[in-house]
Amino acid sequence: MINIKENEKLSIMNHSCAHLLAQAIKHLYPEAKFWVGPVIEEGFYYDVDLGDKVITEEDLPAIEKEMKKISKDGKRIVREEITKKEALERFKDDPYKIDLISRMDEKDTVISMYTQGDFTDLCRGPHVDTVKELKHFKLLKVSGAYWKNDAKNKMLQRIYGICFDNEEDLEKHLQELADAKLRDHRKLGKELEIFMTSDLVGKGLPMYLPNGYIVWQELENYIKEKERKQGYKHVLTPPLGNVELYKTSGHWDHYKDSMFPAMKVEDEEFVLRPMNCPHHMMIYANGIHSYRDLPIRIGEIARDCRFEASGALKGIERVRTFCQNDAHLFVTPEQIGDEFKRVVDLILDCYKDLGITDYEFELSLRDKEDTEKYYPDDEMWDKAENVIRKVLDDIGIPYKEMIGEAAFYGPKLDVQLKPAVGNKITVSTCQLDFCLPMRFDLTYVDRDGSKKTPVVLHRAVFGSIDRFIAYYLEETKGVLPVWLAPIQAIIMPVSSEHQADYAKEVNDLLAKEDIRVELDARNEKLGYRLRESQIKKIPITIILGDQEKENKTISYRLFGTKETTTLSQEEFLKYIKDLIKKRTRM
RNA sequence: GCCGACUUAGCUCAACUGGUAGAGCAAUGCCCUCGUAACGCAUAGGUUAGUAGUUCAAGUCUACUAGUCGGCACCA
Repeated sequence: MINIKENEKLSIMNHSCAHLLAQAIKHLYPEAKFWVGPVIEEGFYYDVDLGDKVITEEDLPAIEKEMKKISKDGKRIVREEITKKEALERFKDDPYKIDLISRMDEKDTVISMYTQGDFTDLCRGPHVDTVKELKHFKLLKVSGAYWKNDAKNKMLQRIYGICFDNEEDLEKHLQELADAKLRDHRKLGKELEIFMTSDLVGKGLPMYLPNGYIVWQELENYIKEKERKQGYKHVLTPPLGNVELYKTSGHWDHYKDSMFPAMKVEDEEFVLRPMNCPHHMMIYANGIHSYRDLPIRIGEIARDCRFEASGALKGIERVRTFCQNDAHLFVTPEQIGDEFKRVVDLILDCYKDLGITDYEFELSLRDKEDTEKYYPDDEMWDKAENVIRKVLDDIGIPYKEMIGEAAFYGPKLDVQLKPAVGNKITVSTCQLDFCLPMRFDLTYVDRDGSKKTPVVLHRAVFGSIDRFIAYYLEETKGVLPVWLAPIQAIIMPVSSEHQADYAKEVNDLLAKEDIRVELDARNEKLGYRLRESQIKKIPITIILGDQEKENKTISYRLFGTKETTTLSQEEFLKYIKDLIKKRTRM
């Protein structure tokens, strides 16, 4: 999907279109006051204050119509430069513009304004020459947005739109938006019976149906095997813990508002655990460790509960209970670089297995100004941030540095996966932590017999299994590779009377090999049953008629194709096992 | 949590400005025994998310509650 921000021409055009939108709003709602109207990856928006007047999606066509009208008039867009003092005078009745102007640096003696017909807006520019150039646009949605992105401020109304330089590109983009809806994991999850929710159970608490749990178990088995091969040991710990545990770890101070309220039982207070680090710290603390034992790698598919804001919940991507593919790696300071690299290697190895090719790395750093959020130890932070930088540079993968995105205890590397259509999802992560081991007094005995504090790496390849399933459903449009498919193959005798016995024979053959196979010998036309197998996105459909019965062969077609291939039973078994083993994407 | 919209049968959706819920698919039964995306016929299925209210009359109007969706804020 196009990124408007990265295209200079479209970026200017969209920015001008935001002004056009503001002008149209001013015509239709003269009392409107304007905040800012920037370009974003998906087009542009403008934040407006309309007092008590509420704009809904139904009002958008009328605004668009007014925009078209202004565009037809074809006024030039004229730049004007004035001093800060003049600007303050000129916009004195507009509190929002005054706010913007007064925050501008005194050294910026020149402030620019753009005027098109009866509308003037404060703006750095640049813009297109005339509003006539703005023809191929669409207003997409409205929503509330806090003034200055701060939830403590009042809410303005935000109107989103997008603009192209020709009608075909606009149509194409709108089609892509429609396609994105079709591959939404919430829609696919319902259609393919992956998961459900129930109002009575509670929102954000998904329940995996038999199909979904098959996907879940396959992913769990897969990642645990990968981890075992990298020397991880898996543990099982309780999904709740004493409040004191989180006070010790420091999580309580930072996140108590998003923990499910503590419950008091026999003088002890418990919370449902929002993360597994403290439990794993205690597992490390269970014994004495020598420098020879490190790295120690403790992994768990661990259930966590977080009291996410209701508005943040989304399918199985953002929920109130989920299972992290979590692990904590305890290393000596010298081992940090190597171990960090092994984690990145594991992540990339898994992506290769799963055919994931579109992703970007983000290095999340602390904001040095924010002394409240981050653990106060500049030396530690610098050291940690540099270690990660070095690993990334050594591996040679490009990454973006994100200031102020680190966890309170340390910097982290996040991997953003980009589905072919739709929003980016953060899945894999690797975080460096010098802080928790100290808070829990964790030690190892070094070569010289002295006690040292280990460093911890927190990491997750799938993030949460839940979120990964959401991502992979969208990525594959619900056509899961054979190894993950709830039903791997479906068998259809052409006639339920004539080949039922042979269909049963093939069914038993595959079932004996632990292939998830189903027999559809219903009294329906082949076309009817075939249509159903396509709707269910079953990767392999086996069709058995008199010819196959006669020759003891298997004819199959793959999802989305029309060709039929005929193999002997042995050949077919080898073929399907190979697909499963290689995790081939359909 | 905030702003806004939405919620009708298992699913997808209808029902003009208020007049007492309807279709396709799925399900069930019969028929058909069929070679690559829907054979035909019949049956059953709904206190229109919930609660209160306005009205002679509420799916439709109002209020509240719950959930969903689009954003904002949040995301260890």
